[in-house]
Amino acid sequence: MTDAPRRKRVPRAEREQQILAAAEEVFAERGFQNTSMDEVSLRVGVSKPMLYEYFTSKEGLLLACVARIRADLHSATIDAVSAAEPDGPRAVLEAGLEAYFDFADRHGRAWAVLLNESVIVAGPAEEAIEAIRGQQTQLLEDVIGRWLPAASPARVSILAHGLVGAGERVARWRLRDGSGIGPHETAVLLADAFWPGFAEVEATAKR
Amino acid sequence: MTDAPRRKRVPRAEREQQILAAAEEVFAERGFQNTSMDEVSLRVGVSKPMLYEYFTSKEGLLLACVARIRADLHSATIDAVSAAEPDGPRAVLEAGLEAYFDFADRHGRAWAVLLNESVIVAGPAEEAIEAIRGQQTQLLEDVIGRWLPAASPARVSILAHGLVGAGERVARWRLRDGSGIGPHETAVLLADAFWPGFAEVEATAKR
DNA sequence: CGGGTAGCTTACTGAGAGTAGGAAAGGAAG
DNA sequence: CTTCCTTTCCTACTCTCAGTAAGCTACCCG
Repeated sequence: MTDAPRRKRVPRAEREQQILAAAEEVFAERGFQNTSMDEVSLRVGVSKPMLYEYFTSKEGLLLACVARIRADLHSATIDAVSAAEPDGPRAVLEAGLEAYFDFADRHGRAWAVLLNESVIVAGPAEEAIEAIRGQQTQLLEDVIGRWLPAASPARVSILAHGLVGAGERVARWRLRDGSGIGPHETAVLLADAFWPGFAEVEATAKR
Repeated sequence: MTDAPRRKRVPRAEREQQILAAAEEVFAERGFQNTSMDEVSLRVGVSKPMLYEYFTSKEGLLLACVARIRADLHSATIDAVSAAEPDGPRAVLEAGLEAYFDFADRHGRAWAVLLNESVIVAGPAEEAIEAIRGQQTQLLEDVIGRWLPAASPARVSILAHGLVGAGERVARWRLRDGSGIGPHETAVLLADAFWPGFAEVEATAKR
């Protein structure tokens, strides 16, 4: 076996993707804290300074991972939601939740580490992560605001943040104890819990 | 100024409390990642090996902080909930939520770091933190199970976890953008969103 | 006034984040 | 093919910080 070209140069964009993939893997396995940059670099087959060249710091690397997976989630949700739009708001709610639980299922621990438990940090990284999470909530606030034009901004915000939080915790529970309830059933059950609350808000909208 | 007795020995239990207080402070200011044990020990006025003597590791120290603040929250919630018990389930829900938001207000960033964002780690510490969080959910599952004896375990779990998650995210939102909505109003708004869902579940309990 | 122990310290080791400074692959131009 | 330049990449460090070894000392009890 000609043991292959010893060193191959790879264009930046591609290398970045390789690094992100490896990092996501290791973060998911070990958690942020217990992941060493040496291990990531080893797994990519590249030396440590490259990681710093491309991502500036360990936190930067984490952040890039979070941004990428969030973006995937975001577009998966948008697809599901807009496909359900013609069937009315209740269907939208269910579809959105189902897309979320499905995504969590497919990404397993990576989802848990990168999207929830993740960080720890204070300072800029925390801000950045909250901002990325904000996209999700923003999307929801838009949708809810469209259904319930009479509701006060505070009500809309509370519904949106509450729903996001509920989704996160329920998904987490599924990952841990996740008795055999599928994404669809889970979505229906959670929608059952929330949906009448939306209607109620609508009915009592003027306080 | 007789600059006071140079060194005073302090019994273990008391020292532990001092350390926990200082650690909570620093974790809240800087986050777990950016806190050094040296800084904590400096702030207590004791040397680093003491921290390890009493708490075994940095994670151990974090864990002890989490356990303590969780215990406070737990008893505050129980007090509020049992006081509201005679007024019926809806009052219990509101009282519980209000106690939670109130607690979050009083503890500010410490609440955020220690009870939500915190974790970070994988392995035993993650388990331990999830277990502590589990008390909260367990409490809720008990209460909900008592109201809705006909609901399936999965429904009860989803309601409990969903409610916990909703509470966490809404509290977090209040901490950040927290437009002037007080704990009580917030609790009422969130209860509005959830309560009819509980009733609905009851009505359709047999699927 | 010895001893015993609980509380305490100084002074280290080792792991891992982050960096300095340079090598060399590969393409473009002569 | 040779020279030059850019981009990719590496070896070999520094420095901070979690965690430890090896005791010292204040205080209590006889």
